[in-house]
Amino acid sequence: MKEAVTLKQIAEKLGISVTAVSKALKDYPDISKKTKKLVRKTAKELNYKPNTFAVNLRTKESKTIGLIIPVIVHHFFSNVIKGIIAQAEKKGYLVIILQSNESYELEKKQLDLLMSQRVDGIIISLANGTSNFSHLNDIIAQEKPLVMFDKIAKVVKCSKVIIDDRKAAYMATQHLIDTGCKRIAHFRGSLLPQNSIDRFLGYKKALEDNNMVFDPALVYLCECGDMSFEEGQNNAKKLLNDHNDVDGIFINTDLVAIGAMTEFNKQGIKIPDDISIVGFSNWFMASVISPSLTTIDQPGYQMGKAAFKQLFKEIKAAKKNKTVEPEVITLDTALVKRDSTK
Amino acid sequence: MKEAVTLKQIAEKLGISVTAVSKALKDYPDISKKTKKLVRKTAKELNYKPNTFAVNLRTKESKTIGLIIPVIVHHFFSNVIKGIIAQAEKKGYLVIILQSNESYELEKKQLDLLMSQRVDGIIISLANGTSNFSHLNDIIAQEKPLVMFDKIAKVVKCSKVIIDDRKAAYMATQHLIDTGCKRIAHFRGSLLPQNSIDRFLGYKKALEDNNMVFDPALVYLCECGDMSFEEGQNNAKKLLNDHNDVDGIFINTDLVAIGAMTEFNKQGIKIPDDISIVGFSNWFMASVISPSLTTIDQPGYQMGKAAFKQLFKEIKAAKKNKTVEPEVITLDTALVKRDSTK
DNA sequence: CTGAAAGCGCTTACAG
DNA sequence: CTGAAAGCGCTTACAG
Repeated sequence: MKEAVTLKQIAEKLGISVTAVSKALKDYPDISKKTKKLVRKTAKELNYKPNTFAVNLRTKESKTIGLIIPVIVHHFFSNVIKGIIAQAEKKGYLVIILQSNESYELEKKQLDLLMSQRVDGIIISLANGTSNFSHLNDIIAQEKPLVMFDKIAKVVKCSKVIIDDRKAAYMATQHLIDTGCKRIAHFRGSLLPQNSIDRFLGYKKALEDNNMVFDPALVYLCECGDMSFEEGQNNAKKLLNDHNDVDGIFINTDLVAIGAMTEFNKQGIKIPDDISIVGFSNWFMASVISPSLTTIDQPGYQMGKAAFKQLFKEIKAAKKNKTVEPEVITLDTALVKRDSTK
Repeated sequence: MKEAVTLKQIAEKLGISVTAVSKALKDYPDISKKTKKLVRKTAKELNYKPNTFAVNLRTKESKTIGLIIPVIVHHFFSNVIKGIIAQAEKKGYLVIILQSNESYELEKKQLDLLMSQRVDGIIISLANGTSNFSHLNDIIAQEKPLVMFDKIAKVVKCSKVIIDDRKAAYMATQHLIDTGCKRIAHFRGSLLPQNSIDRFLGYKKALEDNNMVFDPALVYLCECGDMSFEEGQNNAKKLLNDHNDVDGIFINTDLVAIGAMTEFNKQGIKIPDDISIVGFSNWFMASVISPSLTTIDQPGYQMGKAAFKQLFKEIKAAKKNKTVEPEVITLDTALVKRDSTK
């Protein structure tokens, strides 16, 4: 690798001090215009780039943040990533991305890695496997800015960017009820993540508020752990076997919903005539399959932006040794009505 | 933010020199076992983490690489990202990701940003808007390891990880011919990227080798610039209007193919009876829609892994001031036969 | 086996 | 307006 140009080289070339060069480039008021002009010209000619390693060491900040995400290959998360990166770039921050693969052990290791790297702050969406939060509390104890989004832990005292999963699920279920469904099933995710729990609770509450019987047998867990297309197919098969009186399903994730719809289509079950379906997330495929899928719009890009904005606020505060009260930012969701419901 | 523990603090606590502490932690042979044990114990107790900023400044490497990608929210690219991150993590490298949004200007700026950040190497897939390559040649001139993948520039002298687009497109087209198609159209991407060109050439060659007429009117450009679902719908509509004798289409990308299929389904055109379709990339939705889509499998995850491996090789060589002959790594593709062809 | 010292490339308080 | 000097936290050649 070629050796990079340093302040010293510019200083020697111009016969002035390193101090003067440094100050000139940073536009300090106590440097003459003439010197500034000269220094800038020379720096440009030599293609001078400040050595970030040295700058970081002095300023104790890296202008870099870390992002830990359960899975990258996922429309919602890749939208969040895009939002975070876009916002970070605006503020001159770079983003290091790690994937926890839904594993608690990996998540812990990666958090450690980011701390070693001395990123200025961390944004994280928890792995499904995470039920112990001491690794997160450690970060907070070290006063490193930390923002959680989507898959959060309510008990951890840091800022969070979420949607109101319970309310959204309530809306989805209410829509099924409003369009005439009498017996409504729910495909929920795995047991742990807070948002699966909240969506389940929203579903249950909607039934209760409408004086409908809540039947635990109609709640299908995601056994394999990842919310996949196959999961939707399998649950749809089981449902047809065990409860063919069901006329509506609220499904945790569009991908699973599409899996289920594929199975229903295959078996000649008519959507929405025989069964109405509401998904969750508003993946673009939802508008595209046949019939198009009624779903809850989950604003991934906005969540990414909001998460970085909050982190940035906290990084600035931390620089001044101020602490910020953790904020919970709840973004709006909307029901997108399409053809999978009446 | 809490102040981090330094070597000096450990040294003072133990009443030995900073040098001894540093060497003990790095397991230098000239330190007594007793001292090493003591130092390690203390470091652990104090939760010592080396200050990367200082280490980077001394060692002149950051153990960080940069990745510039046209779009993140895209199944192929997010798979590549996953492959790169996984492989990088194995070797102790972190990955900074930037999105060029298919813009040449942004790509240039971001390359500059990564150079300023002094990443150890860069992996890039070019924006569609990039037709001038001086920003890439600058990187190479500075002897910074650089690997391109998928959307590459043939004239830039650096290592590349690609598939044989021409061969794959040939395979796809040959399959249409073998299954009885007589008049075969092609939906190609935008004009510029090398892989659109190569896929087009493969298509053309297959026709010629089979003594079929190549009709430029049957080649549909992607006007809007992004290869989208709507693009597929629009081109399908046009095709039905202008050339309803076409009985096979080779489509540049699965997403576009699925758009086209949706349009054909809507208009009552039977796939594959009226029109056979072959896509490109083997997005998981290809196996899931109805009818399932015959396509070319493009190994994104593998490409990511291979790209990092090559970059790692070049980073190691650069450290020893050796130069590496650029390598072109071509990964295998395969035709995945499904129900959209006979 | 141990440690004093130089140096990586910056920034900035201080003196002039 | 300018510059000498200290220091950020490491690593490592060198001396003992």
